[in-house]
Amino acid sequence: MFGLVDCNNFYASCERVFRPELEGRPVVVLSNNDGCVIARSQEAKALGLRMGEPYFKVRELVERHRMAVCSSNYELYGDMSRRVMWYLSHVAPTVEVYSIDEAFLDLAGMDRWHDLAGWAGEVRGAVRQRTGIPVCVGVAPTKTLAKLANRLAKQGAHTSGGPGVLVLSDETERREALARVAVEDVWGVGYRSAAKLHEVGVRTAAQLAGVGDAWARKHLGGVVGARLLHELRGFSCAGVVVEDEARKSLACTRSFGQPLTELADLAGAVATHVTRAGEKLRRQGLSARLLTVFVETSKYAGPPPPYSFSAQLTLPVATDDTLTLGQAAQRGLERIWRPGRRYVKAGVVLDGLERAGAGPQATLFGDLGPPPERAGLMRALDALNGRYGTGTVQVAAAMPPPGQPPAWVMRRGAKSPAFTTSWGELWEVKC
DNA sequence: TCTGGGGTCCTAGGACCC
DNA sequence: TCTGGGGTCCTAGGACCC
Repeated sequence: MFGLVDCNNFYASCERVFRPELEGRPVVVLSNNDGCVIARSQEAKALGLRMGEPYFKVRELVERHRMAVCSSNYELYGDMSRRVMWYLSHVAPTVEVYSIDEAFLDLAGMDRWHDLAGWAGEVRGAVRQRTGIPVCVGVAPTKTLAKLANRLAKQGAHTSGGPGVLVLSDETERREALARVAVEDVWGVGYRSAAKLHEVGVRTAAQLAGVGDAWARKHLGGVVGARLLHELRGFSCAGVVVEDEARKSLACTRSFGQPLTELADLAGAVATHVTRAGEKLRRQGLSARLLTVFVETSKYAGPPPPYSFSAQLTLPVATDDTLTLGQAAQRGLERIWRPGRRYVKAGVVLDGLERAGAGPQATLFGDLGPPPERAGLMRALDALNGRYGTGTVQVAAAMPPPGQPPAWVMRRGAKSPAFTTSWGELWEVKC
């Protein structure tokens, strides 16, 4: 059996933990640049606010109902997430941190010793008590069914174990659950697949489980579709994977606060992203061999597409050196930049990740990575920025002209303090 | 006027290798 | 005229997830 623990309205719930005055009020959390709605409290959902909606389109609705608006505060959410996951890692033998707000638990064999519904209810209560975050728990024989059970639990369905918990332990429960979920709400069915399914009259998860394997292979992405069907029928095709360090890629991308046209400004933004990417690499003990730099014009501002331009560079050896990565990124940027375009976003993606520290490797033509002393420089850089704050020491390319704010900085009008991760912003309790 | 960021997996064709 | 079988790597794009 698998358990899926999923935090309710996670970002909005995080904001509420330290701002209890938001309890009972509709709360909205915005993406970077205060661009889109990315989280809503239950009250905000009930008022018809939709996920992913651009803020400028719903501002009127938000103000009319006096909703509380928060710019996203990823330091806070990341820290709250770690607290939840740390607790979960003590209640199940294997835990897969699937995203910032949910985790799969491997419950193999546990149903012999536990009343799973009662157990899940206790886990739910303990997470709330220890972290302040409300969660729901779905339990079922496959991951896909656990997701589905969780969704129903969020809507109020439950068996024993109390509200917020749904266990699908037998065939009857499985069938009933499938019949109650719309096909577009099944994990793995996106809007394109949903459209195809609607065309052939498939509306519910139960009907999806009944379509032919051949049809699924043809129209739902080959083996991906076939696996999906199996999982819905109760045959597990995917185990819980312990968060492996073998991540495949790593990206740092941002939209700008305003469109940029000048190469120098874009170069500054790209250098900033490379700096962050380098820090991430070193923190995780990885090196990258492939670097992609991309810039985008607006995909909404009418013709002409294309709006995305990228260059991929293969480095002679895998590296975690910010300066080496930065030089490659600048070369790539010069290749794709064109005058007269209004760019709204830039980013750096690193692929071909390897464990760092295997030592420098010579290539056929004698290319080595950066000189050995460079590793010391990077360590010093990380130490200074860790101690005195991000951006204390930067590469010159990532800095704006003296006396000017960076042209690419993003908007964050309503950010809450880093209550749990910054000494200067700790929560104060007055007695 | 204003539309996020970071991932995964899969497919398919071409170049190239033995 | 008849032209194998099994790989890897790279690029690009599609679909999906939170």
